[in-house]
Amino acid sequence: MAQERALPSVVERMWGREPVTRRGPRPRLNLAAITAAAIEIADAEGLAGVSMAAVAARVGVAATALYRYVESKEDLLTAMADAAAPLPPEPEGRTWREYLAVWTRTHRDILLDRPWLLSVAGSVPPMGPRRLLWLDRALASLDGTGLDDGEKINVASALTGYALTDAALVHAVAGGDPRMEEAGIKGAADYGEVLAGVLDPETYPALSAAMRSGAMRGAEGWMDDGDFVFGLDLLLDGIEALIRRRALEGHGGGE
Amino acid sequence: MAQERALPSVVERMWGREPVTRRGPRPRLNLAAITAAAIEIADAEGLAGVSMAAVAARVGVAATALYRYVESKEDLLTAMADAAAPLPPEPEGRTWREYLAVWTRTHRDILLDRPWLLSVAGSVPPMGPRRLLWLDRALASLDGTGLDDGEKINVASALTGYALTDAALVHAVAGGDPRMEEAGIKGAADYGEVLAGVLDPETYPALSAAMRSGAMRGAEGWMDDGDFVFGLDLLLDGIEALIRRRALEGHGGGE
DNA sequence: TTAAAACTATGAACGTCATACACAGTACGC
DNA sequence: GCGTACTGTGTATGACGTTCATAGTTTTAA
Repeated sequence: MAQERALPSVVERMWGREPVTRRGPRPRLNLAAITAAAIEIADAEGLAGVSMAAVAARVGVAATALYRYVESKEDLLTAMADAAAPLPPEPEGRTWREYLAVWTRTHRDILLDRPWLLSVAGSVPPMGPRRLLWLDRALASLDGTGLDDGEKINVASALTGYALTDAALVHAVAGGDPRMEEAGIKGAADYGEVLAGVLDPETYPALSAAMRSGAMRGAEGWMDDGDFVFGLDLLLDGIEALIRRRALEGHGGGE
Repeated sequence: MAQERALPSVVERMWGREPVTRRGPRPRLNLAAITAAAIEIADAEGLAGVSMAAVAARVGVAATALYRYVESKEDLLTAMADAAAPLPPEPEGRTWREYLAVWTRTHRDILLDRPWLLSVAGSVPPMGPRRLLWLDRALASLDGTGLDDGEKINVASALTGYALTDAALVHAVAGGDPRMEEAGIKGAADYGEVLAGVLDPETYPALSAAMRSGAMRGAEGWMDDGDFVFGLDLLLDGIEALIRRRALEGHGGGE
C-alpha cells in the first residue's frame, strides 16, 4: 500500500513547496508574503487585528483571494508561528549549558516581544523550517553528553516549555490583561497586595502567609530577570545531574 | 488617598462576592451556574461550542442576559479556567518531592482531560479560589525546606508551566489537530517519519539524525508517560539540589 | 396602600468576521 | 487560435459578540 502520509498542505507551503502550476495566470502572492503581512499586523495591533480582510488589504487583494494559499485562518496562524521565529543563536564554542541558557532566554525574549505568539505557539507541534532549526541547534548542543536522541528531545521540550510559560506569566502579570489595569493592578506588587486582602488564612495558610510577608514586593519582586534565571537553573541543574549519571553508567550503547 | 486597587469584577464574583442588591427582581442566575453550563459545553464540544448564545440557552435565558453577570466573553473564560480546577491532592504525609510529583501529574492530567483549558489557562494570572488553592498546597509542601517564599512561588510556577506545556505537546501530537489526521499523521511515530523525509541533513544535522534513528518510533516512543516523568524528574532534581544548597548555606534568615 | 426607584431579562438590531460559490479574466499547451 | 486550468473578485450567508431601549418585577419610602 502506498504511504498515505504527507504534510498538511500549509506545512508543505511553509517549506517553500508551493504547488507547481503550468496553466493560468501567475499567482500574485505566495504564503511567505501573506504570512509576513499578517505578522506585521499582529505586531502592531495584536492578534485581534489579524482578520482575513485586514491581511488581504495589506497585500493588496480581496479577502477571499487568500484562500488560494491557505485553507483556513488556522493555517495562516500556523504559518505565522513558524515565520515569526528568527534564527537560533550560534553555538560559538559554548558548552551545552551555556548554549542552552542563551537558547532558552532568547526564546523567551522573542515571546515577550511578540505576545501574540503566546496564543499560537502552544497549539501545534513544530513542523516548520524555523522552529525545527531551533530544535536542531538544541539537540546539536547536547552532542557528546551521552544522552540518547529521545532524551535530547525531551530536554529541548522542557526548555521550550519553560520559555513559553515564563513569558506567559510575565506578560499576564505585567499588563497583559486590560482588566487588571482597570482594577488598578499594575504589576506583581499590586497583585500580591490585592491577593493578601482576599485570602482567608485558614483555607490558604501558606499562600496568604507568603503574600503578607511581601514575597511579591520590592526590588527583588516577582517576575524580574532573577526569577527567570532561577527556574532556568532548576532545569539546567536537573539536566546536568542526568548527564553526570549517564556518564557514570558507562558509555556503551546499553539499553 | 484611598486605595484604588480592587479585583476585576469577574474575579470578585468568582470569590462568591456577588453584588448585594436590595431593589428589583431576584437574579435568576449567578456566575457559578453560568460557568458550570459553559464548562459542560466545553467538555462536550470544545471551546468552539462555547458561544454566549449556547451558554445562555443551556441555563435558560436569552443570550444578552449573561451580560448582567459578566462584562464580556473573556470574563466568562476566566471564570471557567478557575472553576474547572478540582481540589488539589491531599498531602497525606508525603515528602515535598512525592507531593509535588503527584501535584504536577494531577495538574497535567486535568489539562489532558479538558484540552480547552490549554487555550485559556496561560492567558491570565491565577486569581480565583480554586487555582490559588493549588498554589497554596504547593507552597505548603515546601515548608521546612529552607526556601524563602519567593523561591517557593518560583518552584510552583515552574511546575505549573511544565504541566501545561507537557499537556499541550501530548495533545498536539496525539490528535489535537484535525489537519494532522487528514494528512495521515496519527501519532508521534508518523510525525517523526514525515519529518525525516523533509529535513535536509545539511541544515538540520542533529535533528534529521535523530529522526532517522527512530527516536520517535516504537514502544519507547515520544510522549508516553515515561517522557513526562523524565522531564518532571529534571525539575525535581534541580529543586532538590537547590534545597540542599540552602541547607548547607546555614539556616539563618540571611540573604 | 400607593408611588417611585432600582434592578432584571428580553428582543431587535448592528457590525464584524470567516468562508462558500459562481464568475470573469489570464496564461499556457496543443 | 482554441480549450483548459488556474487566479483574483464580488456577492452572499450564517454565526457571533455586544449595545440599547423597553417591559416587567420587586423593594423602599411615603
